[in-house]
Amino acid sequence: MSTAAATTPAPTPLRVKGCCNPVSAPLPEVLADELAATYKALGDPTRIQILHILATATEPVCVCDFTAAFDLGQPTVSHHLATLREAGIVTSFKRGIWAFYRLNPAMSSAAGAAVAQIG
Amino acid sequence: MSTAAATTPAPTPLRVKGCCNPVSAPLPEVLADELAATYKALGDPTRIQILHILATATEPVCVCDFTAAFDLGQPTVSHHLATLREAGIVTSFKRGIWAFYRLNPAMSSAAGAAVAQIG
DNA sequence: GCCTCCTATCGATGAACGTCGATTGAATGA
DNA sequence: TCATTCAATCGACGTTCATCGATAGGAGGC
Repeated sequence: MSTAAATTPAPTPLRVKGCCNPVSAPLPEVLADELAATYKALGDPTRIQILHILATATEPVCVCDFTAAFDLGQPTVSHHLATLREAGIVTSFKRGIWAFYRLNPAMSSAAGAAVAQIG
Repeated sequence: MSTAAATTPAPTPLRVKGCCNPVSAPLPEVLADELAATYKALGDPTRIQILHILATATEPVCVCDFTAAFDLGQPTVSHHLATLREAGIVTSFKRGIWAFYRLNPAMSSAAGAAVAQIG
């Protein structure tokens, strides 16, 4: 770098460009990550179907109902449910032998808006 | 039991299970795929930031503004913009040397609800 | 106590994704 | 015409994801 530019402050030396404009402040990184994580959890057709079932159900839904509804192995369904649970979109509890899932009433507003579209 | 039950034709012979209930009809596969594709396109922090910029901008935004805003290479930014464009969430046009992006006014309602959360 | 049933977890595999450097294509200005 | 600039595409690489089979953990029923 020849230190040359050192002397000249160069008011707007470059800037040949005629289009660049300032842009709004970015979202806080944590917020962008949270939104992206929420939408990533929604970015699978099977999980969309799971949420459709939950959004139209009046009671918690047993895992066995999901495994019966999809042409997928039981571990795969369990994995999708875990993904939604870790994203805070659904919650689960056990009753006897069975595990039940329902929509998380405390899900984020972004997730809520998405579920409203799905249901 | 007194075998008395023997005479009874076993009201629910099989179905040892006590939880499985019918489940709502699935979403049409095409619809589930479309929703999943939309949310998958939204499932990346950089693309969330891109949409935040577009949602808060009053005019179309030049690609050079995006490349300046992110600590990513130009091909990577171009790739993210292409992903959003192929998902129907943004549209682009060229003016002279520059390419501009804006929100697609015809985006799906699911995408619109998501952008409303981001903006 | 043992056996059965249901669900979660583990390990593996193939596909898809995010990122980069290099290149190409298009439009401008000298 | 030629050099310059901007953006899209290509090829490659490492990571993440969806799926499966096998296994483990837990709760009831006999």
